[in-house]
Amino acid sequence: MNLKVAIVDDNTFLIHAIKEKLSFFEDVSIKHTSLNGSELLTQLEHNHNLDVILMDIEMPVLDGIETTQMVKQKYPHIKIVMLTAFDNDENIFNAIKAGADGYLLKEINPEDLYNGLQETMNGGAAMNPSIALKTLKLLRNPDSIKNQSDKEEISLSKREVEVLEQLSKGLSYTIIAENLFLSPSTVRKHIENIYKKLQVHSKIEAVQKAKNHNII
Amino acid sequence: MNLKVAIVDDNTFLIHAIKEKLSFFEDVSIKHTSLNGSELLTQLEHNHNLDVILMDIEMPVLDGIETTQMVKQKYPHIKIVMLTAFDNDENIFNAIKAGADGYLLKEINPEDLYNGLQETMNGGAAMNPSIALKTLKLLRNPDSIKNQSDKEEISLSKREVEVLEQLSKGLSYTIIAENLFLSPSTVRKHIENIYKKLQVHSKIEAVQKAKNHNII
DNA sequence: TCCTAGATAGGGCATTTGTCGTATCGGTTG
DNA sequence: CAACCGATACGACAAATGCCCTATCTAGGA
Repeated sequence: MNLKVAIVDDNTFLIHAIKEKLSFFEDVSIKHTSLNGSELLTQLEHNHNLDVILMDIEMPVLDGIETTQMVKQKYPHIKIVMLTAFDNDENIFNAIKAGADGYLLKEINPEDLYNGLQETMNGGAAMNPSIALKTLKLLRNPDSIKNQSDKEEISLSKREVEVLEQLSKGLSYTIIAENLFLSPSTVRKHIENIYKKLQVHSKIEAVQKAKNHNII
Repeated sequence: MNLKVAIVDDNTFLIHAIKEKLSFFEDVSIKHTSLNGSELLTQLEHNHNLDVILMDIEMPVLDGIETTQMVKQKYPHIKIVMLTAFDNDENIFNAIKAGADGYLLKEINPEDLYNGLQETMNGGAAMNPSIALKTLKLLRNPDSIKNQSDKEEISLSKREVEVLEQLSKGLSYTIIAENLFLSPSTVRKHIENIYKKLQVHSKIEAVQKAKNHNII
């Protein structure tokens, strides 16, 4: 099995170091490297035949957290392992929330990096022990996690929230209309407006976004 | 450095197996073993000069979760690593809540077990990758913790989980097909099968149910 | 008072989805 | 070996969805 890997890091020297570490392993091939998130996204549009992306966090233009979120949204099949110098709680938690499949530190040795990639492909999560401990602490104490996701204010009307609530249960337009004593046309219109406000294009996306913003 | 270890397991045969695994390493010494929690607590009253306790979960009299809680309360300096056969979400989460410093599976090989102990002593958390992934999912979706009321076993194939993951992002059949290098027909068929297994009839319901069961 | 936002309602249309079929191939297991 | 499951793939069709248009009525803010 050949592991198709991409590396994203704004430091060319570090990209080189990672390449070197992985060069020991024949079944790993570096498909491409990028200096920031938007460069990666462009490359993915051409070719998303990838297994794992090794992603730095601190990067100009589009940082590793946002990039992870966007890549996971469009290409959920690609595993993303954060590979960064810093391991503060905020970064770790945001990376996990963004959908990261693992979190390693740059000081890692070649074998552990390789094992991490393998474990990730086998449906596990690559994590070094100190990171693992931090995730345990986060789980023990969920209050320490503050949601910063609502940076843009989203204001739905009362009626729209009601409709969204019904949407989230998986009900169809006609059923929602019955429940709220409305015409199906009205429900459709409400949903159109909701989509515009949330900037989404489907039920699932709307519900997901609404949940992230604590609207429902 | 000599690692002082205790083993708690109601199965004497398994205690022996763990001892055997650790016998390869000279700097590990098994200080004592117990068949259940209360036996351990009695022993700790006589001697709590211990580094790590390897703790089973399923035990009579006083199970591993409760015991962990009590030991951590009285002797917070002693590290506790769960060593159990089962890795269901409930056990993992409860063990973490109780204060466990790690969570390993009994099938582990000697080296990994030894490394786990070392990492734990170095201020990390011992965890195998599949457990690590489960903790990540729990962090992403804390609601799935409370919602373990209906514990009917749902077994989706690896491929089905992949498809479900893509579904959860709001992607259409055709996009999913592109991402996974499949024909749209195949994606449809997978989704049909997923719906049957989950007993649902729409994307949203499927995603909701999968999240509640910590599948995605 | 005028204007805007929200709630209501309808029509139309291309696309997607959910649900039926059927079928082949490879591996596992009894 | 047979039976079964999972992964693959195609066709058909009704229903649902997403998105565009227009329109009326009401309440509240500029």
